[in-house]
Amino acid sequence: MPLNEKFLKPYNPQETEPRIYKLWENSGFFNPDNLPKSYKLKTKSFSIVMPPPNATGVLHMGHALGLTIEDILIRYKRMRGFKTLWLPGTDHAAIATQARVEKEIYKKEGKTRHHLGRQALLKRIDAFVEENRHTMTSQMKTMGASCDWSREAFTLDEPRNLAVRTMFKKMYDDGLIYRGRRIVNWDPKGQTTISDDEIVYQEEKTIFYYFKYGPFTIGTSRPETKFGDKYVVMHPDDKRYGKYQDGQKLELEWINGPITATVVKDKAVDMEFGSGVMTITPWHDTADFDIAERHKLDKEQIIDERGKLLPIAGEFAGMKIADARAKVVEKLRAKGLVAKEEPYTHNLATAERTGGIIEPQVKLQWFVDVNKKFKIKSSKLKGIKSGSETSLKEIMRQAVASGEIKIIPEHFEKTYFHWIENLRDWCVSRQIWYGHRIPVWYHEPKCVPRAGHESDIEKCKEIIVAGEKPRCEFCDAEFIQDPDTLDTWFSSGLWTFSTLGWPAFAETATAGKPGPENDLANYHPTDVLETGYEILFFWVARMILISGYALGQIPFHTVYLHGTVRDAKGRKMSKSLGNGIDPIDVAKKFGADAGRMALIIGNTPGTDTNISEDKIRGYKHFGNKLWNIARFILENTEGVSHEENFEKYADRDAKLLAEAQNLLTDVTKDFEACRFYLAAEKLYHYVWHEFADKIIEESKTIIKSGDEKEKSSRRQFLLRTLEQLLKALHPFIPFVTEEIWSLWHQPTANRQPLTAKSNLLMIQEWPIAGSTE
RNA sequence: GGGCGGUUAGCUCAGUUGGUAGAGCGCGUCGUUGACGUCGAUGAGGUCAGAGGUUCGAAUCCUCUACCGCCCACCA
Repeated sequence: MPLNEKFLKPYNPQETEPRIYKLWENSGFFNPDNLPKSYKLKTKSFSIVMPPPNATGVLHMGHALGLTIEDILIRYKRMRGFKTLWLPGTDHAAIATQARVEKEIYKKEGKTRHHLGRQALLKRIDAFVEENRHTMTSQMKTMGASCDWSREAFTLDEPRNLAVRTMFKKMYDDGLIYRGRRIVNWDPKGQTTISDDEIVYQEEKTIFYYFKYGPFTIGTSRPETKFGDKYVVMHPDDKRYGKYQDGQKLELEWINGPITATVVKDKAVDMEFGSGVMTITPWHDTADFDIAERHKLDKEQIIDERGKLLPIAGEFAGMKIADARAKVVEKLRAKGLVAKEEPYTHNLATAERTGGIIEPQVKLQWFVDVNKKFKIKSSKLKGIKSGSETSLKEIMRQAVASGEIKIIPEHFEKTYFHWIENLRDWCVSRQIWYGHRIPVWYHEPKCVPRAGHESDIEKCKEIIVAGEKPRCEFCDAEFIQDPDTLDTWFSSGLWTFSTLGWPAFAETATAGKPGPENDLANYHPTDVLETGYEILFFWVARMILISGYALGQIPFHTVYLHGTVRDAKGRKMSKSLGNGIDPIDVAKKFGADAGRMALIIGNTPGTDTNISEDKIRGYKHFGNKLWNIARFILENTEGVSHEENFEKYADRDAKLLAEAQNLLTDVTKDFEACRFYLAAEKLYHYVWHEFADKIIEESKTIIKSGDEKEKSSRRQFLLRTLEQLLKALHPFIPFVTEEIWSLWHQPTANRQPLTAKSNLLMIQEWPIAGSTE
């Protein structure tokens, strides 16, 4: 059999891709500890920790793009001889997942989480997540992801939980985590607090009311919150109200009868807006809360956690706020207190996950203090010395400002700094059940010391931060764990090192030694973090914060931000539009290689990209083109062995060879600069329009009628260039290149393997040597 | 309100440090039984949003304008 008969048919990705993936997986080479001795291993490592996709469903095109970029980097670096680790994982995505399962249970069984109870709900969620994780893992394999499955992690598994508990305690002990009564974003629908970043604003057309409030006219868009308003605030410089003194008391008629109001002067009031006078509702408004804090004013809760009015509302108590608004206005109107109404448009805060309308509430929550100065024990961060005084905000700023972390594309650095400047303390507690439970225990009931310990009451701790349930030394009371869980981004913030053996091996990890227990020394800081620009703040910044604080290290050197994948017309892919493309369907229809190529070409970092089936089809054709190029070359070089050090090239071939080397050098530079879109396009263009259209065309004549020297020179050129192109294309289209490689190097009657060390293409040496990194 | 992008061929987009505009798809014409019809050859098509400036030279740098998009923000 002269040529493998597979070449007689068009390339078949559906048959090939799963088979090739198994070949790779069975080789063990995804695990850097298993790379063969023949492999010219550098001592330097290269590592990426995969951004864990949410375990809420299936992978979409955005994941496919991320995975492709990461796999390109990993395969490239592996071929360059780095000890290359790509560590995969999934995210428990606390709120999103719990909301999803709760919704499903409610739909099917009409039960809420309160019917089920904590343990039962968690069991249901675990089952749901387990199934999704399995699906997602197999999808990643379909896409060709060459990650080390032996190190797979989950943000909520035992090692990650240990990391989270340890970190929480460390930050608490350092005074960087505190419990405080602060105004938070309360989602009445999800019954939880959410972070600022989880809010989406929706434009709402409403009415802006002016009410008579004693001698003043106050403006508000929320009459239903005004029951407890007993402070009237104006700017200290506002001449219109100069005759009123700060602290002055006034008797006036209000919603439910006469009240005593107090004048407060504060610069937060905008003299230009409304009447320049407002009353405040500190319990339910951030700005009002701040004013109340500054002047040490009373704060009263008006609305409960379910969005209903409390007894302070008098006759309106128990009413939903949405219903109360009109009623309150009606009553004020009847009392002759409505001065004016005008149409008004503002932004309504809603919860991203549940769609609930945010009602700010004052609550006891756990916060990470981003401004507090502390002494960092050991720091390798540029510009922050061990033992120096710094703050979490400063760590975040400095890591990027010093150039130690580079963000691609660069202009996102500006966005990053802008965000840090406006950053406030990070509320990390969530009132949901799914997630890392806050490792805090409360002494309840209060300590009643056993006989003989009465004098120890002073030493008894009411709050203990610990992983395990503590015991009181002096009495028999139980400690009760805080019912809340942690913001999912807290555990995500530890991801680059909780996956590499922190804290279990933090002290013992040794660089240069193989094995997961040494990963922290071998692979941290990681090299590249590849993710979507939309989670720059949520996640990237938090990783920099936590890694900088706990390890005194940056979590990664380079941040590569990809854009959103949209449909052919530039619309977001969504279920309601029905315009989504499923990466698994793509693999089935066109092959994963085609999908990868289509996602990469024309896609610059930080910019959204449009994709259509037409585009993907085009790259399926490319795979087939390459297949046929290989077929032609192998058919026409039967019995010819590829001499790696062939020197007797004809002039024409020497020139072509130099051109090919230039291209490969150029492409290598693009790889180093993360310009994958350019590298792929250049290779595509060369393969199709130079190598195939021109070089192979003219080779037909040479092979048919050239002299012996010309023929052998051309044959060597073709073999050599094919080999190099397969290598250079492998990171982009790993399946078809590997398949061609394996067919080529299968020993047959007429063909010997390329070299004795022939093995999988994925661990061959990159065609361009030398130090370009 | 603040910040950040974008505006290049019919469509979707590249254009890395300034050196007389590129790709894919689509379109026109022609061709080809053995690498490939998932093909080949060839062609049409752009005052690079507009104005001004810097420069020997600008799609690329600077300023302004217009339109589009995204992010952030406690104007009650």
